[in-house]
Amino acid sequence: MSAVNDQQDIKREKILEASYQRFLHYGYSKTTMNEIAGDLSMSKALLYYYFPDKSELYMAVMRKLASDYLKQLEDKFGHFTDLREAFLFQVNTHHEFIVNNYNFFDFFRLNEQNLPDTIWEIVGHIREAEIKLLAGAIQSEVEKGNLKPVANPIEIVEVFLDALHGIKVGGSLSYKKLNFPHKEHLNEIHNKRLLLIDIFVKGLK
Amino acid sequence: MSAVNDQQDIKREKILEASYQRFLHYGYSKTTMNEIAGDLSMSKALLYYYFPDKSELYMAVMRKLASDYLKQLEDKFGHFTDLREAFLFQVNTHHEFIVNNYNFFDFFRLNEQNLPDTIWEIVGHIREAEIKLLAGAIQSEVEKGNLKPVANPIEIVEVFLDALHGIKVGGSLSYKKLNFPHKEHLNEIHNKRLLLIDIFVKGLK
DNA sequence: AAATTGATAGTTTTGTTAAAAAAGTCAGGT
DNA sequence: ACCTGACTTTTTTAACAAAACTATCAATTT
Repeated sequence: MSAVNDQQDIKREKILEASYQRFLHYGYSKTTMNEIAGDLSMSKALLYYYFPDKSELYMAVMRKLASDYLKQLEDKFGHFTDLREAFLFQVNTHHEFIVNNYNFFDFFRLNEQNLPDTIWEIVGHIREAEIKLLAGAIQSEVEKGNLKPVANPIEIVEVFLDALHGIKVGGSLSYKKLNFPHKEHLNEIHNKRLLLIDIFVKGLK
Repeated sequence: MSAVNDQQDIKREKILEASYQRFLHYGYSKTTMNEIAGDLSMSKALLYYYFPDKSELYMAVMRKLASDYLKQLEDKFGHFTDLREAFLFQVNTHHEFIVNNYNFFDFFRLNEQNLPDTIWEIVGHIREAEIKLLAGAIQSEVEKGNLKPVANPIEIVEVFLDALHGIKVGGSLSYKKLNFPHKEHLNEIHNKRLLLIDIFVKGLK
């Protein structure tokens, strides 16, 4: 029985992998279930045997990505020598995550508003995990005596994450609003975020 | 000749005022030129005598709002006792500005993406003025010796404004993305921004 | 029984067209 | 120079059919 489930799990993994590639290269709406099935030389109906619908398939891929991303963070947290290092690692890891999977998030850019709630559950889950880790890092620094005691670490981390999220490519001319930044701007944004970290950390010390 | 132009200017003002009321109550797309003309008991054609088109009319109102807003800021800047006070005034004034004219910006929410470039010119102009004022405040504090010298005040102010802009209503559950925040959330956002100011200012000291 | 598929049903997107509404123009009047 | 009614052009809306795609299921294979 466990062997059977192993087989099933392997096939599910294969489907997730193929779907990921399609979504990454063509985005959500320009990927059809037929194409995914074709890539795997299986019938479309079989996809529906493993996953309830297209949206759930996308979410499953996304959950996997999110889980990998969070694992990266969790593995390193708890081993930092100061807060700046922790913030830096968070921002760098996040940057890498976005750069590597940029096209996968086409879905976000297209729908922009009114995305399915499941998406927001995942986003919310990532955010909560990040908050927990970063708040923990602050707490840890406080206990080590490197930081003066803080009333509400979580509140601070929330502001920190929002602030990071708000960093856009500037220059007033090209200051068009766009929830999801263009790929060419990611590096400039990243650099600005590093500056924000410096100011922020110094303000907390 | 100047009397004639005075008359013209008065009429232009009346048109701007009537348009402002319409845009504020019904938003851009649900306001028609006929209605504005009706409010003023004039023919639609006359509106086109004073303004080239609807979009330019909207921009003219917006420029007026922007100018009033900036005047508010400029009048007070230069008279602050510390940086925190300056930042606070900027954020409070901005908050008030958004709350008072909330519905006027329907235009932004509806079109979201691909707004006419003229809009971005105005937004960019406001932003540049804000940057100038805030960077000046930083410079002034440096000269007073209250702040240690800073490499690039403008860069810092840009990060500050972006960070403020990024503050959204949190709670992970209701963490849906929305460029333009809902009216009910404005106060919560404002409070978070006050916290950001505290951290930021302390980090610069 | 679990895994798989071809055929098919149901839904969303896309394209077409016509009518309605609104933007924008202009010749002519004060 | 200021103003308008009548007119033209453009944009929005609604309705509808065709196409593309999602999703289902009875039947078949392993």
